Amino acid sequence: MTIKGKATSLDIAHLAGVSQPTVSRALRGSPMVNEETRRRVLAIAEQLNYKVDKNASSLRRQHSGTLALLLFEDPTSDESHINPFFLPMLGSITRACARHGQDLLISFQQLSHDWHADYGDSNKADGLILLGYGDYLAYQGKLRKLVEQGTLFVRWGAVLPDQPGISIGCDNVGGGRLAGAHLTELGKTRVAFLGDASSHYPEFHDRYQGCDEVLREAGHALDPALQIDAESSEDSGYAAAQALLGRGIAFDALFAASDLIAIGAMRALSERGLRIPEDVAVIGFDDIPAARIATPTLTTVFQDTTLAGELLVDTLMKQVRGEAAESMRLPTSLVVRKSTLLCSS
Amino acid sequence: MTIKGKATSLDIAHLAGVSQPTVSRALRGSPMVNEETRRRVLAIAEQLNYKVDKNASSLRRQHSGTLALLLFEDPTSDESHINPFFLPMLGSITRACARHGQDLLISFQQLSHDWHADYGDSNKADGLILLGYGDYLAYQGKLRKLVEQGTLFVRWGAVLPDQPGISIGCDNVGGGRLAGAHLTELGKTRVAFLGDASSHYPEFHDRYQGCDEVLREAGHALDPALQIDAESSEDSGYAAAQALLGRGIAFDALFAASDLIAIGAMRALSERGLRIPEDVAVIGFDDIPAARIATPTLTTVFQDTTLAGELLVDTLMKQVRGEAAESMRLPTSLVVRKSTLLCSS
DNA sequence: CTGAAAGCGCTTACAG
DNA sequence: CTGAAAGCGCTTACAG
Repeated sequence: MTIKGKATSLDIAHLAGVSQPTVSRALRGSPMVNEETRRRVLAIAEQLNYKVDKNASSLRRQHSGTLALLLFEDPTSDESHINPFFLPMLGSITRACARHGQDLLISFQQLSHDWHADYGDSNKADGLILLGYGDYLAYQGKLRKLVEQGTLFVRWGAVLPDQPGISIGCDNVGGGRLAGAHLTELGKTRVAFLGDASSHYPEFHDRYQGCDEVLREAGHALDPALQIDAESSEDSGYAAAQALLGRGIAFDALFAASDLIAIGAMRALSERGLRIPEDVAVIGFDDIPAARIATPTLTTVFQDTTLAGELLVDTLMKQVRGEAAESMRLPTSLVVRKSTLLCSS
Repeated sequence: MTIKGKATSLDIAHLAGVSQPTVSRALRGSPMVNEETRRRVLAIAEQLNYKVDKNASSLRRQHSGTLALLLFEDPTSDESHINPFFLPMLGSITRACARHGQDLLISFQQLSHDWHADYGDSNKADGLILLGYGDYLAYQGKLRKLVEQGTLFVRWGAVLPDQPGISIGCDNVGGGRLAGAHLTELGKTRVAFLGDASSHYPEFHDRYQGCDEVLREAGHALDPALQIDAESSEDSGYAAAQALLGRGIAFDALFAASDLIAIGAMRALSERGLRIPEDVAVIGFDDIPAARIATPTLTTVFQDTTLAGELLVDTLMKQVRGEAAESMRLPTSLVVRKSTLLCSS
């Protein structure tokens, strides 16, 4: 018997001398099938290189075994630049999906577009993973809509009290405190902050807050005149540092809301002839691979992206299975490198 | 009329007072449907937030509108490290898929695993995009199997004469020539090569060949004693450079088979007190973002990953539509930075 | 333990 | 231009 095209469960049924439903049961390991029948079916399936048709199966079962990852691009950034911070997260997410037996759809979206309608409703995916920074206030309405529609999702980002849906994020305030405490120990008192610290960017805002808290406790709060808006890119960090220098206000340390900002800023500082860390100590946030390559190597607040990816998937799968799930805040830690390594200390 | 759960085309049919097939036709823009009927159907569909069920549609049409991206991980490298070279390619591929109206499944695989069986047969994807370097000879058998099965695919990698299936790759020989010519112009005559130059790694092999060709023409061929195996990672590059230094053979330039290798090697050279480029000029390959961050900034051979991603998708889609498609070799260009910028030149 | 039947939600000949 | 019918390949009650 030759089979044209792909083998179906019916083909196997014929060859095994059983009904098609029995093939289906045997294949999915149902306990109500004779052990010998199962073996026979499995052998034939293997030989025919049979694979269950995903579409038919998903249609019948009314769920897809697929998760969708939506990665938001910064609309202002150059097309080809994805925040490298998300790369290991992406790796971790794909691996976690594989462990859960889920396929992963991936899509890049502009935060402003109509992504919120597309995935859940077409049954392409059972749940959504939302990744990427952006203007949170603009974002929030869409999250609310997802909740209304009954679309399951988790997002990576700041965990806020009144938030629609479930979020996994790092402890940004805690991370900011680590940075502030480290700079204080170094004897730095005039700390500048590079990054949008408004409520539109809650992650950056919390990092600012945390750092400010500690500095305040030490008696020298962050001077708002030393805060410059920047988004997470090298160019933006470079420009922000130049703007900062242009203000002509003295500072002896720089806390950047992300490593990319920090790396851009270090370039601007070096070009001005400032020594790092002697004149200005610099701390970033994220611990992307480039932090180890930069000159000087960059002290930064580490976020565990591997763990984050796993938790995103685990949490989403809980929801898919109808179990309770909740938002989580992950701890951060400080990685000290040469950009804050003073010889005197 | 309230509809429990998701709206189906039948729900719309009832509301619009037409048959369900007519709804289907109207939605997919069939020309054989009355303009007024179409408008009515579309309005209702929009109002109900209706989306065509992907599974049902794919099942019926016997293709999925989905492409699968298999990214091969280097088994020897640390879990969380994906070659950053592939990041912009990934971005470009997802965008190209969107333009073609295709969904993109993503999966990380070990080159050694049974990925070749899974995707095509289960109708999850209409075609495969294969990304990632690895031992080509081990790989080749699986490619042949894909061809036999009739699975459609394109891969990123060296374009070789006797190769199963279609490949898109850069002109590695040409890239090697650019590097060799540049070093020759600088007056360098003792060029070392870091990277596996065997036929197991055709990309690296071709880069070696191209460089060697030009040097030969200039009268000072690559000395095989100055070639050290390395795979594309910083640590491997660091170790290879140390091994090279350990050989005690003089060299005045270093061509690394990838930027990651080059960056690791520069670290080893600096630690030995060698000046770059005065003592040793260094050239990498790929032009990853880190090349601009390294100290000194790294001269390298640029591969157009954005174009590559687009061509991979375009070529695969041609195959899906049953059109002719063929392998392509993309041009490279040299990006000169400080690691080869001699004051004298 | 197994089979006959129904149905998931579409698309596409086939009639009219 | 539209509708009735069939069928894509599964899974899952329902009988036996």
